[in-house]
Amino acid sequence: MSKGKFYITTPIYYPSGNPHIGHCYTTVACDSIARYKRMQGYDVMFLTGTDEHGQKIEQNAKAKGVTPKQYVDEIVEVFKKLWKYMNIDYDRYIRTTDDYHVESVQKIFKALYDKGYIYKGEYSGNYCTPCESFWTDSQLDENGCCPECHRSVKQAKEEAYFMKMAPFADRLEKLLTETDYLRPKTRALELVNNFIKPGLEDLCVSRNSFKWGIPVPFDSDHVVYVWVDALSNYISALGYDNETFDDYDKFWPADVHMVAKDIMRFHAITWPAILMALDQPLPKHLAVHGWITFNGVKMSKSLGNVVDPFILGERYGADAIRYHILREMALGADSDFSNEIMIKRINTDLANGLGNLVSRTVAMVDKYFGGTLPEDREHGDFDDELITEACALREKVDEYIDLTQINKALIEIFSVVSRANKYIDETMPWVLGKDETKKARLSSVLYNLLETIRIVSTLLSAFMPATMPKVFEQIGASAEEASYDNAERFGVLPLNVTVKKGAALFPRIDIEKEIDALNEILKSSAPKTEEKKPEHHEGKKPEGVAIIGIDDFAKVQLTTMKVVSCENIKRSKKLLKFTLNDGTNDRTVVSGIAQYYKPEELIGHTLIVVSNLAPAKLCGVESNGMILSADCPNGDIKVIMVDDVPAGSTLR
RNA sequence: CGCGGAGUGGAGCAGUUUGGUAGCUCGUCGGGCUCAUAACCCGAAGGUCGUAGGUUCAAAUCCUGCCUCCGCAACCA
Repeated sequence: MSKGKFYITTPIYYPSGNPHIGHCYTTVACDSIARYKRMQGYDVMFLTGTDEHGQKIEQNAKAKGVTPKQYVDEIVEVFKKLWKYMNIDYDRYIRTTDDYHVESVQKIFKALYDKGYIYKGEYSGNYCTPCESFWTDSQLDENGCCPECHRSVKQAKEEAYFMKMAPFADRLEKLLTETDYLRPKTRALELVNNFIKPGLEDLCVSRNSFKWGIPVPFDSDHVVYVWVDALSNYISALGYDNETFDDYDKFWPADVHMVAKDIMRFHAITWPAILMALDQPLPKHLAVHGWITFNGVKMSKSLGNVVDPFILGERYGADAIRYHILREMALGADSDFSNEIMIKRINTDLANGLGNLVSRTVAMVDKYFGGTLPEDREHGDFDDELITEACALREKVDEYIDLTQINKALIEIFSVVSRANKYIDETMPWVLGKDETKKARLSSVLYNLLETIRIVSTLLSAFMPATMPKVFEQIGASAEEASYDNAERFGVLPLNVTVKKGAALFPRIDIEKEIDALNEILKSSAPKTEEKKPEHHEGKKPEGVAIIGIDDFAKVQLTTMKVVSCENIKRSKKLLKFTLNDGTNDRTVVSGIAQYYKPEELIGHTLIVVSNLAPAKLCGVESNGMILSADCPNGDIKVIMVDDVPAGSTLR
């Protein structure tokens, strides 16, 4: 019997590289919630997928000498393989290259146009003529040149379609501040102050500078740009404006969209605006989580700290990884992922706590009763407290799941595990076992433990779906007995239950050995470059760097200059303003190294400057050149100083 | 003065809405137990709750200033 519907989504990931632990987190979290709701009796739709269009994919494919479709096909397989490996039980997997999605997006685009929300305008940005490409500021290489060919870019305009955002500003502000759409709500003000109050910019919804996308239905020079294409997946996958599926009326609006904080803005503002424009209901909740950092630093392959979920899963099991990331990640906050934290967590909670509880309980049933409990019972001290806590657990977990606070749900569950371990010490079954007259009491104690384990593992089966069936087998619980409905009842297992001793559920890990081993693995797999950034479309640096000729190098004029003065630029944390002298003239240069140097540290030193760089304005200050500095492997930035070279020297 | 968040025992956090003996997890130290995956249970040490004032019988909690860190925006020529 269904309690109603429940629709939950992950973002559709951008397959410009292989999936990593960040993708894993969102997907595992959604999967756990979906499983839990299914267990509760909801009719669940859990959607994930991949966002496969865009310039970046087009380029990556070109670099590999394959078509964009071939390129994404290959990576999508890796995603699907990972989801299988992590026991992700999605109901539907959408690819934005699927026909039905293309159909929906074209109809949606047309509808928005017909309603007058989309108009034709001009997009301006950095344009590289040889590559025929526009680049955002953050895509430009370190010299502010085209990331593809490393030639200079110019400001240019192209025709593009835009969607009006202003009509939705008031409703969006209310959505963010007056409803509990955004979770955690603490970020609402940030969005309202930064984007809505200053006036929403219209959204660029088409491009004609690249081809790999869904054609605008009434203007074949254009393809639909990321937002309308990607965000629409949440409804096209249900059959909105297409004939392939027919679940829209049943499942929309979504109950939860879960995303990482880097795409919060698009889900908090852009997506609701599109839905408003279409006159469709808005999703109920947007759950925003932080990034998984590694030893405090954002993950990046160039830093050699990317965590490969396949490697971790291989060593500790998919469920242990699932548990760790679900337990560590609080809604909204970043969470640090280090090998040490992970192993400690697995040892403490899973091996010492739950695994050992099951092991010692089953072992005692075996040892004292040959594996089958006698039916005699004797109630005793401590029983009621344990039973009450165990029976109250389900309701607490229910509440936290509805608030998308999985970590808190897990904390509740494991506090019952602790309670059970304590109960063993309180009741001292090994003492009871030596006294023939205490058999009934001993039987009760062990039965209470089995029942508590049954309840705990039933509730945990949404989070660790591979391991919990093993627990049920060990404690002799049938599928029916280990059901959600029975998770708030005590006394479900038969009085004469038979247990079956099995292997350790979560073997204890030797921390030091493991950390050494993992470091070895990292070392051997680190040298690969390729920056990564989860589910994001902009801001990517190209893999590798093109080989240039001597002529290209000759274009760059490097000159030594002495720092005459240096000061912070107000209203900027990163910028320093320099006055530099090349022996005859002064010039002003701005450099983004304020976090690494104090102004006075640099005065008087001689630095190397790219002296023929086109001027640019930064925070209102015109900069004429660029100071060379080194990005050190540890993340530091060091300015190159050449104090023994006279100012005004030319480098070659 | 762009906007917002946070500073609590060694680490990570809760408590702040509705002032009233400062709590949890990990770590450390001591003890207990032996059913169990050297696991489990108990106890102890350790905090002037960023800082300076203010309100109050009473402030981690309310108010004001300052310092530091983080996020967003801006931006890293």
